[in-house]
Amino acid sequence: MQVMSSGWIRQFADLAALPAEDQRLLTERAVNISLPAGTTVFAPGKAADNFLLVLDGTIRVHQVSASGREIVLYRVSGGETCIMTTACLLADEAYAAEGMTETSVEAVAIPRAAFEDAIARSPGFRRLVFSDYSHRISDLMHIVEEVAFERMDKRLAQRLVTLAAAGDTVVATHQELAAELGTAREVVGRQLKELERRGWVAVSRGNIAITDRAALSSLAES
Amino acid sequence: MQVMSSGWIRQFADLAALPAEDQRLLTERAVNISLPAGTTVFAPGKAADNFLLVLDGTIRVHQVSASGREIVLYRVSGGETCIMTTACLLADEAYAAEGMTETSVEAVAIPRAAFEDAIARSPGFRRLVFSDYSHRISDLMHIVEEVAFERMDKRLAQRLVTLAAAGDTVVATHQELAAELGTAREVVGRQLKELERRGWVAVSRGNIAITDRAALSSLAES
DNA sequence: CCAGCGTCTGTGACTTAGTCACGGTTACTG
DNA sequence: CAGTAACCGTGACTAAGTCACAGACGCTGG
Repeated sequence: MQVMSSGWIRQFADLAALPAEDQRLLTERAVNISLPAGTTVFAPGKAADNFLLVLDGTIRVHQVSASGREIVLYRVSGGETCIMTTACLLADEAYAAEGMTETSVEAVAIPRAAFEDAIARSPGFRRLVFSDYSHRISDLMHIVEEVAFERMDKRLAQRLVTLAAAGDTVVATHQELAAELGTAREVVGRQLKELERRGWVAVSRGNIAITDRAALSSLAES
Repeated sequence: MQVMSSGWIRQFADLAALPAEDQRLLTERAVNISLPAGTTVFAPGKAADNFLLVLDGTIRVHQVSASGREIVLYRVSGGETCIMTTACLLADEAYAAEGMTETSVEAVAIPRAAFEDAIARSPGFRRLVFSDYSHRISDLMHIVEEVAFERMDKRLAQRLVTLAAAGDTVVATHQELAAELGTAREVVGRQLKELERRGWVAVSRGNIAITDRAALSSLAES
């Protein structure tokens, strides 16, 4: 876990534009971290003491209800900061959400003191942190809107379309899709059956193949 | 609308503790604002260009769906900052939420430039802004959790208990309560009828009287 | 006083979503 | 290749949201 101060900072447009000395401020005290997939990055009750910048891979942030249901709030991917840890650092607030690596993750950890220095000194760094905050708030408001007002079939279609960004199949169990949307497995199963009946997807174990992306998309945007 | 630099800063513990010159930084360029009840403070598409500190009164931040349903996200009250405007300033992001004064509101507006100076110079000011951000994120996550996972009767009981913080009656129409919770008027009506049947509330036009606060609270915390 | 009007509330029938308790199927592993 | 754990399907039920009404209440102008 050696610091490779030269490379990572380039992934952050705001940071790469900083004066060299501000960059040093960060890189000198940063530590590279590698996490395997499935690692819990933070969880209710665990206070963080490092600021995290994700270089590669994604962290899924989700909430778990008392009854065991789950809902994904957002994902942190390459080039983004993890506001949950930020918030812990800045406001000493503990959150009810849980963060887990979805893939293996390369990240940079910046200790609290260095983080506060950087915030104080570097306008570019502040911009980075604030804009991530704002982006997450925007994400959360979007989720509230969806959960409160949108129909399940539409929401499922949305997720299928975005999760199949690359090819045209989504590798996920019904349970996992239910956790994305904050609903129950049976509901996802029934919705998928209906989508299949219409010929828009083909469902097999752990796998949904999109067979009519246009139709799905139009449902997603209705 | 004259600046009364001496008074308002005391309402913010973090700011009152600042060095005098940092305080001056803010007070010199701040402008006092009075808004009557029912004023739209921000709305989708309107970019703010002032940082807002609420001195007195409350601003209700809510979302409106395409079908006209509403849900209250949080309230900004005396001593708090309005992160929606903050976010607009810091990240140039436009939000889908709407802010409206619920009572008449006294606030302080700080122009963008002064705001950025204060962020750069004053650790206490940064703490104020960040902790408000974190608090809102916490609020939003709480709402996601409630909307996604909690039962309507429990959520209604919660709202009634908190809205009747002062006395033991809530002055609100069914429609207004529905907007609090992001549901439909009829649903609120039926839930209230059930609560009334159990003898926990007494419903009259535009008014709900709590007759068994203990029972309501225990439902709210179930 | 009361007619008229706008707001607020109640209701029944229906659709959609979530819950519960199963049982069946599939893939992997010892 | 039997056993097992994960995955999926199903029916019956409850909870919530939608729709189209119909009353009821409270206020204002004549």
